[in-house]
Amino acid sequence: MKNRLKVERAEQNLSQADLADRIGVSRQTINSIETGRYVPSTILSLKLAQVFGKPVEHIFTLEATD
Amino acid sequence: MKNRLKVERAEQNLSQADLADRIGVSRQTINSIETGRYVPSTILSLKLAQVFGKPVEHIFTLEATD
DNA sequence: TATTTATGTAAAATTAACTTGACATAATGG
DNA sequence: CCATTATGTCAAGTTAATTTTACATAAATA
Repeated sequence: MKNRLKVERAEQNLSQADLADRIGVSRQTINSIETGRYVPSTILSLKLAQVFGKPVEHIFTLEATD
Repeated sequence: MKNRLKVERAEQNLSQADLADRIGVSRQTINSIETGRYVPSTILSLKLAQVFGKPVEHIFTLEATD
């Protein structure tokens, strides 16, 4: 699964820590999702989508291998 | 988090087992998501959304307590 | 230069997702 | 009736998500 978190954060000028605070997870969780170390829960991706005002599908996309 | 899986399945006339086969998880996994026993991964919700041809947000919605 | 901010990562611990196998029940079709 | 299908759930096991603590490094800034 690919993600656009880094780009979306840049557009909103949010640090990983800022974003983590907004959705109530640790900074490392955001970093790990962003760098593809693990897949967030649907609750998390809905919250992230909400923060950026965009659909989940815009931020996370399945790849061929999924 | 609420979900509309039961309704979406009914519209497509899919059993829990059918749906499970389509996205490559066990029947119990679908049942557990549907009955709210656990929250699916984002990969799973993207696949479910894909099967029903609707956005993730249409199928899963955050509640006040999330 | 010293310090603060942002990021990446790692290890240990806990919780949650998911699987397999199994059993129960209700509804339906032969 | 009997068999099948659909659903709900449970228990045990494995894997993955998430937290906390911690350390390293690069960039920005006082």
